[in-house]
Amino acid sequence: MDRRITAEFFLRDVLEVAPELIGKILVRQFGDGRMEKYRITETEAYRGVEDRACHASKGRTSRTEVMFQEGGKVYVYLIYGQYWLLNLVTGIENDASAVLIRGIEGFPGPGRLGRELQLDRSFYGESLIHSDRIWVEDAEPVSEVQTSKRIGVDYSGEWAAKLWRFYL
DNA sequence: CGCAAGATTGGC
DNA sequence: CCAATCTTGCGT
Repeated sequence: MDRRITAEFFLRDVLEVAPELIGKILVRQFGDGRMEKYRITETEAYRGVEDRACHASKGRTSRTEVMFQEGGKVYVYLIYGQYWLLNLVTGIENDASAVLIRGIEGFPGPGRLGRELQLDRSFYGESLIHSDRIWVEDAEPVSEVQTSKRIGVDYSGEWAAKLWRFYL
């Protein structure tokens, strides 16, 4: 039975998608044949060009390009020259939003999970709908999703106050 | 072309 | 508290 989440799930407002990803299963098929499944425990919403905490607020650049595309793709970027952070693009074309995956079961922290998943720049733009190495599978809805301010975006003024972090 | 800062982490 | 490590956006 194929439980892979379909395109429609991602073609919605990031504020709907981000909390619904909590409890869903992130699947990684590694190059050596090993497959691992991880429950998503923490996400954050980054909502388009208006959101000053969102990279897309700087406009359409080579780095943010994929966020302007149709939802259902991967946006990865290297932070502090060390950690690849995983984001899932949401919304219709030109709605430059994405969900940062901040935690999976056993690997809390966006940098730590990126390391576990062995992410690199080759994942930039990968389709979660068609990829044979990373995708998301459905799971029973979670009832106790908590919210808080997003982490590490104090530079973004009023946007830092948004309760756009979701976690178990 | 140079430079400062970064959606982080781990060690001292 | 602070270094690691390198890409990116922006100013000159």
